[in-house]
Amino acid sequence: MKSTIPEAGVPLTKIAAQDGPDRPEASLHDEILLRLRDYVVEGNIPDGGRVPERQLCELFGISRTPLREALKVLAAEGLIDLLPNRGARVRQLSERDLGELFEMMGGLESLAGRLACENITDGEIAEIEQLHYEMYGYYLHRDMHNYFQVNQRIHEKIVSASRNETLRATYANFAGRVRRVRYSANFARKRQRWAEAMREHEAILDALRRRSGTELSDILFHHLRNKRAAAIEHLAEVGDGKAMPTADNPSPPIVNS
Amino acid sequence: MKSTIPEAGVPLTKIAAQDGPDRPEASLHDEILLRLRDYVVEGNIPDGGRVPERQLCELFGISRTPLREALKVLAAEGLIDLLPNRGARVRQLSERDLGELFEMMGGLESLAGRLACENITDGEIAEIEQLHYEMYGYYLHRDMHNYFQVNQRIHEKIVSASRNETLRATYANFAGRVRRVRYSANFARKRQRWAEAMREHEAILDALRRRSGTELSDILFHHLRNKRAAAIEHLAEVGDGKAMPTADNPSPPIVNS
DNA sequence: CAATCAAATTTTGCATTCATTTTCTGAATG
DNA sequence: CATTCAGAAAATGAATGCAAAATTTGATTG
Repeated sequence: MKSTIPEAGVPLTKIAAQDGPDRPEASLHDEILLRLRDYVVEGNIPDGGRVPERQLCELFGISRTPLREALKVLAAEGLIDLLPNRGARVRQLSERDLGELFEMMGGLESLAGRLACENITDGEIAEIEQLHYEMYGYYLHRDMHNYFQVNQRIHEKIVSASRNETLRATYANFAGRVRRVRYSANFARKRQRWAEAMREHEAILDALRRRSGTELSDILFHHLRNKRAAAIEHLAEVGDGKAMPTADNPSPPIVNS
Repeated sequence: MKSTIPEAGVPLTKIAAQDGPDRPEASLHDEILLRLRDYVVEGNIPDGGRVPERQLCELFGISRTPLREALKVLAAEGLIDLLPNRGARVRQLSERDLGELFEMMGGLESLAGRLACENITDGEIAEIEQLHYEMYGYYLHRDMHNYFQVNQRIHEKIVSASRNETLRATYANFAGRVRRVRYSANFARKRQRWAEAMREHEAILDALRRRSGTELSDILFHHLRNKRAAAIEHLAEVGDGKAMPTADNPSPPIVNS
């Protein structure tokens, strides 16, 4: 589909456009959009914190115009809030927001699973099996980090197997929004939930092998619902006594979207 | 040369400055975003046609800055394409794009149906029943226009009943992207498909009454898949004489029958 | 007469400027 | 001592300016 759709993982090299190597000239706006999105997603600004327009301009070595364009886009994506005449703030996800986002992810994965069963090749299934066993190994070794990585890749592979670029891009968008929370939730993952997730993944693989779309759709949905429960539970635990260092105003902004 | 006095052109009355202490007031950017989106969705620019930055500035009575910001957002939404140094063009949906979009809508409605069954009130079900019978009336009278309107409202109500704002917004986004095509497909709707759709809606209502999430999810998915097939089929028919890059291809006349 | 190419014009992308609005500062007030 | 309020400083939102790129135009050439 199109290149302007949210996408992550792109080389971000130069700062000020020197005469540099003849790189396929991405517009400054696109470049800034990618870098700014990463900057926010990676947590360089605290939850609800102000996005320092001026500083970022200096950091990126650009003027305010392209930066502000990027801000508008990020706001449309739901990553930040734009308060009229009051600048941009990193969107603070309420428990409810988080629940909604996980529901969305569940719905999208559910859809992806259904479509994947119709389109996936034997080779792709084999790849996923491979990843599955790899993940199982990490599970046995209690290697949370690698488990999480492989887990992500499995889900991405299923989404890709749906052969629907729009779906893939949309999924990536939502995944980006919850990435930070998922990371932190991941570290606190309870042993029990972990085992449960592992069993769910067995069922996923099984349904995929049999190419049972309806079944896979259902499993994935509930799988995400469980992830959601775990993440929210974690957020509640962590978020309880914790006030963000520089987040001065905890009052939830009124947002659309 | 450029004498776009702010006062010239359109009044730009601010949107509903609701009461309240400091209600976020619609900035010029937001206003322009809404108007430009409508402008594009309503078909004022032909498919694949250039978005005349300068003219739109005059039309809206603003400078290029807020307009360009809006263009970036619309590009992120997938409504237009931004070609580097070559301006914006209205995105031309390929058959494949359209298929993907309908699949997405199907997935989203499927999700909405599942969630709606968990959250919908008896009152809301009654409202949908009301709409359903209203729609049935239009069906019997072959009133395509009103049928379509009520149909949309039913689907929107189900989505709203999911109690997931993120989902609702996302659904609205995708619905916007295919709106033009759906309208035209709608007019060519075959009698047979129409009857089929009506039966599907009966099933939808039935599942909703019994609050059978899994079932409703499934029905909605296939319902959308059928809509998709109809739309694509229509596009193929119409799209054959596809070379019509004429200046203005306004939205098809909507005729009450 | 068609094809090609160079200058003129327009358009695009980004920086800069300007008018408001908000926020910060601090002193006066009760 | 807390509150409020005027003024200063900084930010935001939008317009304008400017260089580079693309498109158009017109002339030239084979």
